[in-house]
Amino acid sequence: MNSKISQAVSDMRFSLDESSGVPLYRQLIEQVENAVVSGRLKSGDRLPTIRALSVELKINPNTISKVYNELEIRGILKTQVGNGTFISEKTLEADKDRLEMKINERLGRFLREMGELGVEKQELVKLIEEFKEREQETGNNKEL
Amino acid sequence: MNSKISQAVSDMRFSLDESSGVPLYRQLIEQVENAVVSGRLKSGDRLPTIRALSVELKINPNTISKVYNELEIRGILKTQVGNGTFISEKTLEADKDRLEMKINERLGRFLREMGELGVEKQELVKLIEEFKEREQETGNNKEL
Amino acid sequence: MNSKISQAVSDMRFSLDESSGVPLYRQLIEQVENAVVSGRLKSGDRLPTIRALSVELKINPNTISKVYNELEIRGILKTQVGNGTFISEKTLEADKDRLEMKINERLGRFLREMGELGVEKQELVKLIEEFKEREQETGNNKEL
Amino acid sequence: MNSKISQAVSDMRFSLDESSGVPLYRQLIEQVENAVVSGRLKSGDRLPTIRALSVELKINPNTISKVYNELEIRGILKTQVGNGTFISEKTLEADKDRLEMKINERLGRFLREMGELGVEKQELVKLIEEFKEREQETGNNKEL
DNA sequence: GTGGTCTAGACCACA
DNA sequence: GTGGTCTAGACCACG
Repeated sequence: MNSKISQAVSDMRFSLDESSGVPLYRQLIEQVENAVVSGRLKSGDRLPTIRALSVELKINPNTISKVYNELEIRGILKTQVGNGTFISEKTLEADKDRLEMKINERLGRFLREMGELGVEKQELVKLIEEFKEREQETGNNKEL
Repeated sequence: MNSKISQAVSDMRFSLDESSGVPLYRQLIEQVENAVVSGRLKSGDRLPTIRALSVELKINPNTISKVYNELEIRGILKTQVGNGTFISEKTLEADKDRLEMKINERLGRFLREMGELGVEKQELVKLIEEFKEREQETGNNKEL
Repeated sequence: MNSKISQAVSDMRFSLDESSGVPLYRQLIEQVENAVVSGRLKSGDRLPTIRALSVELKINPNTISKVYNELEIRGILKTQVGNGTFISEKTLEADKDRLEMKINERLGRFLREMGELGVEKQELVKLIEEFKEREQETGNNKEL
Repeated sequence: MNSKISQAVSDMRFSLDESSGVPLYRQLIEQVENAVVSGRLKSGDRLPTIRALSVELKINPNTISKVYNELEIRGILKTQVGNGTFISEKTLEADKDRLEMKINERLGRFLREMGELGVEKQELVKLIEEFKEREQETGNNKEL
């Protein structure tokens, strides 16, 4: 019925942080959006099946389902029944703007919190430059 | 117990961001914790009364009550019925460590997300230095 | 997270004594703590749903919610929205100590009060051995 | 105006446990009642002045005032303005009954809680006999 | 005038 | 069908 050749599944890697308080489905939505908006995922790229992801991440399939549904509503994904879930085609201009907006908004919140914690910009820059990628181990960071 | 002399109410300033999705009570808890851990609030400092804060922030007194209760369970606040709510006495040593831990943890999350968005460290540093304090106006930022 | 299979609800039985002056939520917290610390409730055991308990005990769901929340802040319970409330995983070593501490503390208070009432240890032992389980009926003891 | 010779102040000793959750005024009422009902305080005995007690216990004079008021309402104390506060004259029969009732009620609650904590009567008796009077130090026990 | 307790109810988020 | 969030309001306990 649908003769499209399934493209190779993207090597999208998800990570869940249970200790962050952010709902799982929101974390996943964020990560897909971030990947799209930053260009790591492109139109036509295929995402893992719900079943596969639920096994990998050890979370309820309903949760993944919700993620894909919402992303489809937002126009970011397109589901082809029986074939898989793909990144839809979108204007890239919009993405660039959204990317900037997003970065700015996150940066703003982050700087405000660092301010609350008494970290000055200058000090912050130093911290960032020093920051080592040593597996952060906040506790529950499941990487796949 | 015999600290009858009510200390001047701290000039703690709270801000609520309704658009962030983070519950009000959690935002407030965070802000008190940040103020304590960074030294802006000290043992014995008095917090605003529940009623006063609820008027200022235009939210339900029960929400503030929940904040103060949770902070008391965590040992950060001490409540004196009929007198007010105060920062409890705690080892300050621990706070320094907790401050660093908190900064590190937030920094880690932030850098990870910036990475997802394709922002390199070098570029990030530039963004931070450029960042203007223009009232962020994400939409609903109530400042007091 | 992947503990989707809801365990059988524990057969935890609660009792409320309205005449004691102790707030309902505190009585319930005590009873859960006692059950955990004495080993009747174990890691992973599921507690009754808020709604079920509120019907059984004929008290407001918010009161139960407060109980579960406070126990979660203390690290005794773990909540899985949409799934239920469970005893969290904790070092069992600590529990044995805490059990002894708790027993000792209660015993101390009790003996002090009995002393105030002029009851000598020897007499007390006799009273305990004589004590009949005749439904204490202090007035409002709701058993379930 | 009142030519009564003030009797020597009773050597009543109060202790407050801030960590018990029981309101201060209630602890004090209890202790006076216990002393009366068990015969340590007798008709005509004089209690400390409000001012003296508030200094000794380092608590608000209003709290002591409330204690004495409530005990007067219950007919246990009698205030002689300008002279002091005294144990009033009461039928001793009633006291004996109340003493037994009180002991029984406390015993019942205590045994129920020990039951919850998994302590059998036999074990409990042993614990009581072993119990050492080593200054319990639950944390905040202010003895005078 | 403090905060505490409990109820009621509406609406939402999650799995 | 779970629990979470927030509001509203009544009444009480405390100092």
